[in-house]
Amino acid sequence: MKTDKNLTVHDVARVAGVSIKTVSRVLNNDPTVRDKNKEKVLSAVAATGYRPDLNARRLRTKQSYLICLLYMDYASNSYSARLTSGAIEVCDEAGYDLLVRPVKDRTSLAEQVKALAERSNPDGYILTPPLCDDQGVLSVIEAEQKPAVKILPMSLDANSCVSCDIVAGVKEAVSHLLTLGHRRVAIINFNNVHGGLLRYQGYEEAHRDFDIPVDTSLVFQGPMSSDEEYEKIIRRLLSGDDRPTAFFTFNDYLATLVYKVASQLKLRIPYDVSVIGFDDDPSSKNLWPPLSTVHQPVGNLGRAAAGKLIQQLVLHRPYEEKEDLTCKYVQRSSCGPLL
Amino acid sequence: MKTDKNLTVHDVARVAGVSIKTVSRVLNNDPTVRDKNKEKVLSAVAATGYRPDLNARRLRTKQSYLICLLYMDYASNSYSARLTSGAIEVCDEAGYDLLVRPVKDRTSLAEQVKALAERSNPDGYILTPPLCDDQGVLSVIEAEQKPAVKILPMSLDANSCVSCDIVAGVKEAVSHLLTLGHRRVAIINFNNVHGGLLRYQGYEEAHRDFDIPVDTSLVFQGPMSSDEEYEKIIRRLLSGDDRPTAFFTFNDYLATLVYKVASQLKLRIPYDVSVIGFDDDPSSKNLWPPLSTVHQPVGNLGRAAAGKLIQQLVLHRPYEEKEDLTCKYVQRSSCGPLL
DNA sequence: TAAATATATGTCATCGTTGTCTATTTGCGG
DNA sequence: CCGCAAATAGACAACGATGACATATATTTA
Repeated sequence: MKTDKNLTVHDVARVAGVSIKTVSRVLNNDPTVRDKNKEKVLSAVAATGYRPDLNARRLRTKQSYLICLLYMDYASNSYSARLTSGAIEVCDEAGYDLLVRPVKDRTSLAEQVKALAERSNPDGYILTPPLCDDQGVLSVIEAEQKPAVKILPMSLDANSCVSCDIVAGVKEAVSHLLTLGHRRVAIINFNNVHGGLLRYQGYEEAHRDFDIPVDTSLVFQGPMSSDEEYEKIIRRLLSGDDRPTAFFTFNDYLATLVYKVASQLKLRIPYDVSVIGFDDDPSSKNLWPPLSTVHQPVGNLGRAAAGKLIQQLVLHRPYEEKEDLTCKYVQRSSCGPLL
Repeated sequence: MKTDKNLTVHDVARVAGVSIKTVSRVLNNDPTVRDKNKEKVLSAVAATGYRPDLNARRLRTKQSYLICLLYMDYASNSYSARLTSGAIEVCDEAGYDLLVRPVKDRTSLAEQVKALAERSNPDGYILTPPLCDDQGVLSVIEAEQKPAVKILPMSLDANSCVSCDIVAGVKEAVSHLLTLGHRRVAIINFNNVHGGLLRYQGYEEAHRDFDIPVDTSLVFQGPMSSDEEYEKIIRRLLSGDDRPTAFFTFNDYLATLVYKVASQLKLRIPYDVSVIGFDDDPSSKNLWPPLSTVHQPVGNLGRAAAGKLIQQLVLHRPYEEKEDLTCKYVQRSSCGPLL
């Protein structure tokens, strides 16, 4: 096999004894090519080591075959890595490349996206919270007339967003706490993303099922600006007379802060205080005690978002959402019965 | 500003009253354009809202303006996220897009890279351990005649690799343990990546400085296949008669396993056993006690690698490695004096 | 068997940019 | 004010693929 450079359809056509258009057809799976010619072309391709030039194809077809995944660069957990990994799988199969864009600076968001669009011109976008709710970003993408799929946006829209059953997962988790006898369950939440609203809803529904009123003094809807601020709140809660006996947190990361504060206060988990996180970050099972949490199918969210986007880009491509998007409570050892 | 579609150099040339080639020259910073014309072109560009077509440019110039970052998809820590984030910054400035490729399956590596090359045709590659030492991957990239920059490969080569001062960082950390009086310091390591060799070297040098012989029964060079296996080893060490009084681990993730096993055995950190990790993963400061660790400048490694690669791609672009690539010991609360 | 249709293949132009090469303008000394 | 090199601008082709449309071949129909 000679891996020469700059082979074109013309070379392949010559070797195969057909026209360039037939070569093109074979390469694009056009069904109107006779088997005999198809084989001739394929073996010519194999013999020459020809590879179509993606950029020529891009120029002609007006597609970049690029999908942009936009997320806030928190870098503190594996969320983005898991999302990316799922999305790439699907993009790959469909012949798309995934361009990941961590954005750091929340102030110049629209400009950043605009610059990206000008240079890389992605065919579509996957937006994660909280970027999926940023009006500036959305208008830039709209101006580009490119499709976008949002992950858990504030206003759900079946066509252009992907969601998972957070309410059910949280309800299951909090119900477990209530079943264990807990009556003072604190929730440390974000309320500026849809996921936070849904977590609160699950929390509330569990309480309703058990006929337990929600004590608003145990509800923190954040977001706070820093870890320290969260720690302060958790410490205040755990130091009070009537302290909560259990915590549910927006994510596993915040749960580790509960671990930390509890340790500082010499409160033992789960004997003195129970904790449930959210996400099922891979590191959570290595905490001691291993953290009970709600598994969020992050990889599947990425897959589903990419699938939905590609469905819009490649019109004839039917997309059935086959990913499991349920959130399942994962019981480990961080919650115990109320003593 | 009318953001019409499909504007070309011809449109801009017409508006500016110059030839298309002059427009092209202005857009490519060709110095041979008179200021008067340059301004005419620039204002025509602004007036029309013209944006050059990247794919046409790619076709003509034979560059993809794509850099591929290849890494193993462990998804268990923030390493890849931090690396990506650093590399993207540099790529961005230089007008390159970064294509991230988590690879899952170690068996078909070469094929995966080959498929990637065929489709996306990146102009260059950034390789992380252990992929930077995979002969299959390397030969595919070599066959493509594309430059690659390796991060901490087994065989260092100043031209095509980026490294950080792991030995110094580890030495500093282990020396701290020895200063505290520890004489039985276990090391839980990987020996199939260069970073592991360097960690061991730092560990050994620290011992040598203190005139303490290395006890090989405390040295584990892995890699093991699973968390469970690591736990077993740590448990065996900590359960023995003459147990180590301190641990240094390959990364923070493994340090959490020491935390876990220690807790299970009712050993208190740092009173009964001291622990130092490596990486300074953002979550490590939230462990209890906060983990002492060696800060690895992962973002800077990404930046440096991207910088070095782009230097090779854009020949006239000088590159001075300005990133701080030192590994610094970060003392928190997971190690104390030998009691 | 010829005509009509369906199928398969080919020709050529085109996507929007930049490279090559040629034509023009400019600046400057005489 | 001219001539000549240097600087600047332009005309045109080319990158390598696919789209539109024309044509050739196979298949069905009368």
